[in-house]
Amino acid sequence: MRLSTKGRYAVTAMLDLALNGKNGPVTLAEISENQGISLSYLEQLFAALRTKELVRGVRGPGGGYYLGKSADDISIANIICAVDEWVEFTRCGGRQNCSGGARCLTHTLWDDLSTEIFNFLADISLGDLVRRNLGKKDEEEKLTVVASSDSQAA
Amino acid sequence: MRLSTKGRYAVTAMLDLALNGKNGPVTLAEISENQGISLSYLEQLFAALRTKELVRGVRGPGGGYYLGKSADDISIANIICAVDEWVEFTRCGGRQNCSGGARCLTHTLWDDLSTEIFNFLADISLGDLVRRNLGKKDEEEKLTVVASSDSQAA
DNA sequence: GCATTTCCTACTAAATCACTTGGTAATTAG
DNA sequence: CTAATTACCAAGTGATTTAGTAGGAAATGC
Repeated sequence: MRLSTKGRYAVTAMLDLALNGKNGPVTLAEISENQGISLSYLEQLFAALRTKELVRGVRGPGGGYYLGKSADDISIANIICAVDEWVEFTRCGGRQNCSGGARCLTHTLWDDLSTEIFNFLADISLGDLVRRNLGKKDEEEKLTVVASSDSQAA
Repeated sequence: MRLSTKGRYAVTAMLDLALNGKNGPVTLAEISENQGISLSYLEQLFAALRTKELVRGVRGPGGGYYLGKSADDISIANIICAVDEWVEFTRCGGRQNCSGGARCLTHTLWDDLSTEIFNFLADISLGDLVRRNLGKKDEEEKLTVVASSDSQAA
């Protein structure tokens, strides 16, 4: 598992999209403005998110980005993996002379931990985060959550 | 929270130390050999670990490193924070014009998530990891023994 | 005294980060 | 159709981080 600032930018941008994309697409320019991330960096991140089908782009005036699926079906792990290109940590998955030695033992331990971290993040969806915050901000605004708005009828 | 390869190296090295340091100190040369990490890089990592008192160095022949405290009192979060120098993610902790806007909302969400990840890693100790693996190893050995006796019987 | 080992500083090639620049392709408003 | 808007794409860049070298100095055991 790799959790860098790049992953944080991606999660932040996806949160922005989940919050503001209820009625109509959100432009990268808006996200750039809202979150203080450069437009071109967002483009790079969204290129990765697009290939993993976590977002869907619409060109032309009035265009922008939609979530690729329901916010409940997008986990934090999905987002981070999309932009951080999950690398294999230990190249000794039981093979080679590494098995049995001290290195492989610690590698196994690390792999187990890494899997746990991944599972933890895979269990948290964008929808979860948004709803959790809505609970806190309940009385200020009633921002209805995305899940209903996958009626992106063209 | 920041989980980089640097943090992984540190956790791996600390695991090695926890596993092999039961009777006497472990030299960085040994860890370097076991884990395939360069000696000088280990020195840098252990300099950080030392200032956080997660390890204790003993100079001279027969010297090396001990854990700074019990393996049960060292969390994964402790280790990662020691080498990765936990940076503040969002500079708008309720202050400035950021509060209320879309940026601050997503920042709050991210901060909550970040705290959760930290708590998750703070709940896992070196001792936990080691015991977990020892449990597995015992089972494997038992299975191996059973298997071989089976094959003998057959 | 000598070998060992931690401890310390400076340096470096390679990678990554976050961004800039300069486009092209699709779509809509007029 | 034209012009504006937006996603899409590629090359390059300074700053930082990564992982490692190199060359020591200080403490300690024999």
